[in-house]
Amino acid sequence: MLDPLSRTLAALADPTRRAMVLRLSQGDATVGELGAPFALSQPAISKHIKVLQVAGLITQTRAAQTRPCRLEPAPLQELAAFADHFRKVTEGQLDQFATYLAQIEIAGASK
Amino acid sequence: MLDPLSRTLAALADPTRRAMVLRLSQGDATVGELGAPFALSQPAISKHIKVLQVAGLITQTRAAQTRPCRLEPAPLQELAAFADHFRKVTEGQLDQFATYLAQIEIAGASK
DNA sequence: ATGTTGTATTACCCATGGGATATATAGCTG
DNA sequence: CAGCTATATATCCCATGGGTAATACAACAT
Repeated sequence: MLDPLSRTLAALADPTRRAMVLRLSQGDATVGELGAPFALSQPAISKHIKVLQVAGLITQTRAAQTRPCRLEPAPLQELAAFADHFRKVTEGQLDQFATYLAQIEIAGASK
Repeated sequence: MLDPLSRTLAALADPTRRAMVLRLSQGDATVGELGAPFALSQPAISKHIKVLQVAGLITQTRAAQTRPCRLEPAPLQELAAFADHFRKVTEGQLDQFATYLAQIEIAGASK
């Protein structure tokens, strides 16, 4: 059993599943609706949805024969926090680079 | 050949590689330094690093026998942008960028 | 020239992942 | 009830992924 962040990342590492998640970011959708855009067999769609559900990225309810899916924000927030860490770090690097550039400008300003 | 975001996500879906990337966010490190914390064979470490390099997350230079690795910010920024999209959505700010992204993902979902 | 250190490559094993087809289940509708 | 729709499960296939040990290579040191 992998840690949650690994599960989230692995689940999102597939373009089909990312497209599904993006679709769900605009509102709930049934399994059939989620699978419609893809040239995949119905079991393949169900498998992808299962992966998303096991990763905690979506939850499913029942409505008649259909199983509407809803996006769960928590794992994506964890992912955002992870990515944000690097944003801070690289912004720091950019700041250092900016400072470096500024110093060069200042040093060369007495030309 | 997989799209860049899929490669980034797949590369980061492994705890060992995430730890390496986090280590690199504090500064450059050699292959040996990156592998030291793990009870893994040396080829396993090299493989992980290769995955990170192919995903564009790191670049390597040569210094004597050693190959210092440096974190490349671009893929992580792309990842942050992806995660950020959902932050906006869960905050309730629906925008056309969602549709745009979704269409791109669906169109390119042929892995 | 030889050895030593750091890293990459090769060859192999086993588990998992994404796909397919076929079949089963659940719930509606006539 | 029978039949239809939506989805899930079973089974199988093949490719990839993570691990290993053995080996090769590259650069420095003696």
